[in-house]
Amino acid sequence: MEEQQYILKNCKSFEPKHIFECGQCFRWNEQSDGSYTGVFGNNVMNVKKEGDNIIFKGICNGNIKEVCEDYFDLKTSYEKIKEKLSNIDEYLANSINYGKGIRILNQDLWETIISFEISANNNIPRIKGIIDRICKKYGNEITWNNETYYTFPTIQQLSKASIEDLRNIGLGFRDKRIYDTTQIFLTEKMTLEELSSEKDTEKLREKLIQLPGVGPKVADCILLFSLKRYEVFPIDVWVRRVMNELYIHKEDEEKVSKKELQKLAKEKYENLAGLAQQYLFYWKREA
DNA sequence: ATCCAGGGCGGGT
DNA sequence: ACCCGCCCTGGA
Repeated sequence: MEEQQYILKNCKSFEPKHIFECGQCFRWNEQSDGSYTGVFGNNVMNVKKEGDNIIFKGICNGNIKEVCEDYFDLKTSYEKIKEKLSNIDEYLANSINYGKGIRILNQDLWETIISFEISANNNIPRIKGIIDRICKKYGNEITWNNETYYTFPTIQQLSKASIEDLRNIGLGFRDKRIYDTTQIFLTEKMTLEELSSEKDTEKLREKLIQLPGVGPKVADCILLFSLKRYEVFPIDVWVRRVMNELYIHKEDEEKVSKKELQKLAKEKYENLAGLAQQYLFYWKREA
């Protein structure tokens, strides 16, 4: 395939570092020039910011502009979102200023389900390593600029992995969860189509939680990062920490219940809680 | 060495 | 409904 290029001009809410390091994705890596290279779908792409321009370069199946508009959520006005959230309180305004270039990617559902099952009680470097090895072993090879990249395996491709294979890749106790989830989709006990066509967010969450390895937190990540539910508020240790510091002030943050946090997030951030979570998370982790 | 990292699960009250 | 211990692994 031919390399394509697309230049996005004057985009105020687009910082590669913010987008790729706010915790939503695992397959983008920083290059020596500060740009990021990653694989999504059957595309390999490099994203570089030069001044106010964003330069997308890579091999796409389809028109690169359309591919980028979809994946990078370019039709959504983050200016409006940020303005609305910034007015809620000073803390949020500060965190938004810190991560002003964040955008929520439109990620593949299957990849997101598996990736966040892997994230359970795990750290980011190890999650990335595991996913890399899975792609290398079960995905398709793509060559670009004399480098080899691998797509995320399809359901059929990943179904070739036994529990033992997965254990050897380093999945640990998550091996059976990934295997069982793959079998569920392979045998169509559940389908990606029925998930992406479900309109009711609560019903959707219930369906996701039926999957082995998907609990409340992982379900919320899938809802936010792939199914475009901006109102859900995934609570991990960092979010619990930052919410306690800003609003609750308990000595022991462990004692802050998830229920309490969900209620607070809904009251304060309403239908943009997921976006608020991203700005707060990124700020707390990086600053 | 012990602990922890972007939780989930199963078995208790 | 909450609560708790356990679960692989590897880096600090």
